[in-house]
Amino acid sequence: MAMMTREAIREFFRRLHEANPHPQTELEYDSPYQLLVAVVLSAQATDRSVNIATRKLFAAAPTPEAMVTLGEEGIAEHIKTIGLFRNKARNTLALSRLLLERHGGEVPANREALEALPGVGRKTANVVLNTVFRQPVMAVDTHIFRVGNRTGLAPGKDVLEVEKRLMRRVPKDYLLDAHHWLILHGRYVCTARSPKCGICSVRDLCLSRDKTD
DNA sequence: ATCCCGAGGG
DNA sequence: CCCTCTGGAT
Repeated sequence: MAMMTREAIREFFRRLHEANPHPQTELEYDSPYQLLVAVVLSAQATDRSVNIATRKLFAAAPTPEAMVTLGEEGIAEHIKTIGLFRNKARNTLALSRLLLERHGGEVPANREALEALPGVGRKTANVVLNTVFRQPVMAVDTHIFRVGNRTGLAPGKDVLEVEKRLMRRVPKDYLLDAHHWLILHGRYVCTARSPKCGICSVRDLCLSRDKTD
């Protein structure tokens, strides 16, 4: 499969870094707990719609204690505008209970404990480890899977393969921020349907530049 | 492999 | 109408 050279990869991230020195998530939150819930809610949903829902949800229940009091139906009422809302309401409640029972209401800082929470898989755990605890891990979501494959940055048949390739090939000094750079690039430039190659700053490095399929 | 599932874009 | 959106559990 077609793959970028290491020199092209370094230049790719050098340009994204230059354009955006301190990339951040666009999800809104005021605590590690709120980020965790927001990421759980973000599955197959735009962060825009997640933020609209979490403004209401976190106003009513900013902590795991308050979330348990709010209850599944109360949670569902606030997040009805997000897809998969019944599963997400159930997981948010169960996850909050588990945090209180096992972790004193705090978000654990290791993968095993995070993935043991209902509704939290590898991708969500990696987002929390990277965004809250500043660990150099790659959470491969729909955007990063697409950008990795399309550009030749990190091709792979599934998300785990793309993640491993990114961990091996992204320069260490870029690894901490690479997650957010790739998300933002996928969201605003390298879009799923009609990639905006005309405004792309890394077009000359891309192995699929100007292709329409 | 299938289910969950609303909103926005084209 | 169809596709996509920071997936996870069964």
